[in-house]
Amino acid sequence: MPGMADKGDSGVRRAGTGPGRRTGRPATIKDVAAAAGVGIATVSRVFSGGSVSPETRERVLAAAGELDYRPSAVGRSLKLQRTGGIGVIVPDVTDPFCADLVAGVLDCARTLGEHVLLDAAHGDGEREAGIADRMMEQRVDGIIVVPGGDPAAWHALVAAGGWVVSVDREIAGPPEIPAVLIDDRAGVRALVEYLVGLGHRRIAFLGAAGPGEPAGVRETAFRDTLARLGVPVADDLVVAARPERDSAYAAAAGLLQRQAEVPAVLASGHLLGEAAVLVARELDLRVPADVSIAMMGDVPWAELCDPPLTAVARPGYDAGYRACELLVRDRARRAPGAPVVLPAELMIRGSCGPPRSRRGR
Amino acid sequence: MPGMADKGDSGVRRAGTGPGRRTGRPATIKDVAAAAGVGIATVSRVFSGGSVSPETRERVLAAAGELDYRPSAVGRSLKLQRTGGIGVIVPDVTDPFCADLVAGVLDCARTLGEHVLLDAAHGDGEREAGIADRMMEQRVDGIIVVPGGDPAAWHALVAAGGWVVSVDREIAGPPEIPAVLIDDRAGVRALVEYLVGLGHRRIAFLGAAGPGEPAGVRETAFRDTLARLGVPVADDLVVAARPERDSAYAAAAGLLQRQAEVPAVLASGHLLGEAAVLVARELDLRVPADVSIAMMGDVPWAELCDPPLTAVARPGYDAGYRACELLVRDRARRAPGAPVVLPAELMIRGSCGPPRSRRGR
DNA sequence: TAACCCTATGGAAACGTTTCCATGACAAGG
DNA sequence: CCTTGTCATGGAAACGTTTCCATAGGGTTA
Repeated sequence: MPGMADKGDSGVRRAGTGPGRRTGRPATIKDVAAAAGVGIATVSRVFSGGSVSPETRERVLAAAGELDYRPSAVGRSLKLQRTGGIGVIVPDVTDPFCADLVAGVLDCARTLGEHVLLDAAHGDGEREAGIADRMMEQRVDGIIVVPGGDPAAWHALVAAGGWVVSVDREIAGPPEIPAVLIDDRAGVRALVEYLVGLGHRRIAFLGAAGPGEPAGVRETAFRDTLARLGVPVADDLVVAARPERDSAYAAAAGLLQRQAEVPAVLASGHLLGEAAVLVARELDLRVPADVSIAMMGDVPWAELCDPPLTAVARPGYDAGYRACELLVRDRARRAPGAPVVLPAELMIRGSCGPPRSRRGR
Repeated sequence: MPGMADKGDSGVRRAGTGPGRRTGRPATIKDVAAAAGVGIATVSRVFSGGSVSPETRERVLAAAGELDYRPSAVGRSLKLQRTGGIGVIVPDVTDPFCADLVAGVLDCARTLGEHVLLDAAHGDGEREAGIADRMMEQRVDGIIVVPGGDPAAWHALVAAGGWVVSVDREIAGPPEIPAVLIDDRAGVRALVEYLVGLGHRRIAFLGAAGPGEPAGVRETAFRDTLARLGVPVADDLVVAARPERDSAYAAAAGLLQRQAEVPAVLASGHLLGEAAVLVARELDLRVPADVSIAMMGDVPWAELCDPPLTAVARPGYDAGYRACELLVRDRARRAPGAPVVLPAELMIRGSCGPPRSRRGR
């Protein structure tokens, strides 16, 4: 035989006693049964909580320890038709919001005894569908997704018996798909009201465009709030960028350069906010003296900025936790009902101030 | 029934032919075989790439489409004794380094056709071992871990036939466990040389302490480099914090308050760096005029700081990618060999300058 | 003492795959 | 015409569990 290992491995398996660690195939329930002199049913009962006489249980446990037996989840899953795994699909694990979300799912899953399969779709609908397909093949108990792709793909998936909870974005129905959302509408409204309260009447909106970006709700909230407050929307100050660093930067630069006087910028995402800060610094604009900046999505660096950035905190962790609960626990009651909406919180820091024209007064 | 959905959902199942989506148990290979009038072996061959006559393949595919059959990965895994899953255990998914690492693993896993199980141990050895145990039960093909727990637990796991690659920290051998490390030694050295080159001779070191923290190597590198450069180490300026925000903050505050004159701070982690920046601002110390700050671990906000923070970038993505390759691809050649060491890169920005006493000259 | 119940246990049948092996058809070569 | 080889195909045996059902033994009750 070529590639013969240098030691051990010769006897197919070292049977019997002694703390012999074998490196061969892991022990199966059959091995344990044989070693303990009982039937496999009894071993199974010991490990999955059936009723076994104390002494037998003892013997089985001893044998199992000897062989360091570990029940195979794949055998169990096959029999039980349930894996105890839940799939999570996010656009990008390194995005702070997504990372929070994953952390929330992880914590909740742990309390529910589930494990988590993770993948990132990077905003690519094809890829997202592929990942979901694979997860279905793995027979996950359900999927939590921040969707970016075709609603139809998700409808097909639930039609095929899959369970899905969407987070942060809704999948257009019907059928209704349970969702956990964040109240961006209220967040944007608070921000706009704050800026208007400071005296701003020309507010720029740095929005997100691109595949699967539901920028709509934030921009709509922006316009609506302005309208309600009787402040005209400066359409030339509403620009959109793809959710990448350079696109965000370009958009911010275009905005802040184009208008000699852009007194306030509302960035609809943290990437946009970052771009705005960078561009403002580049252009030697003082914040908030020359320009006020605020953004949707609180991130660690918002506090570290100088001045610290006013932002709307979006509870990613809670959203993930809640989505997981919804998926696993509330599955029994079938009707998805209205989406769960989590509040966003306005964190007022130092990056917004009265507009220049007013400061003089 | 309460909460009845407004449409659809009435017919329990449309049986038989037509594109009727059933919501019952997913179709099995047997169903497809029956529908196509062939044996299950043939269906299996169609899906796992055996040789089948074109027309039969056609028929099988049609039947499969009709039933929207999806091969069960758990059935396959059971037979194949291989799941195609790899486990990833990090201290905290929301930490930027860990998130990068996970992203790297994800990308590599995708190219290798593997999927990823993720969990977070939060620096708790018990928890880490529990997670690893569960992953072994899931029969993952291998585990990638940023270890914080007892080396013995990992040794037991590989003795039991598990495959492990550690990242960022080594698991003390023997047996050797393959590792992907980052050259923090060189990173710290570069940073110290830079600071000394600027004229600093009193450099504070904000280190990490706590369970599983291998702070040793960074602090050692710090002391060694200073020694090599003939600069005395100010022992009272070497402090340690647990890897949490408040502890980091306390340590930084203690350091910067205690010494009226602390000209330079080297933070051994981004949390410590953040704390230093915050404290410096609180104490109205100007950076870098009053105090120079630099840290290990580059994070998005380092560029956003004012001034932008000099830091050593640690390639988390690459480490994750490499670890995954090591785990899955290089498994054949058994000997782990020396750990893979990835270079760290010093990113010089604006947060360090000459010490006060020298600025005058 | 007989009838009975209760508990502990083991056998065996799934669960959904892959793959070895046998079978049958058919073509080519003697 | 018989032999041999090739190819497509199906049957059946794993893979490691859980769980239904049957059985045996011992204790309780009539």
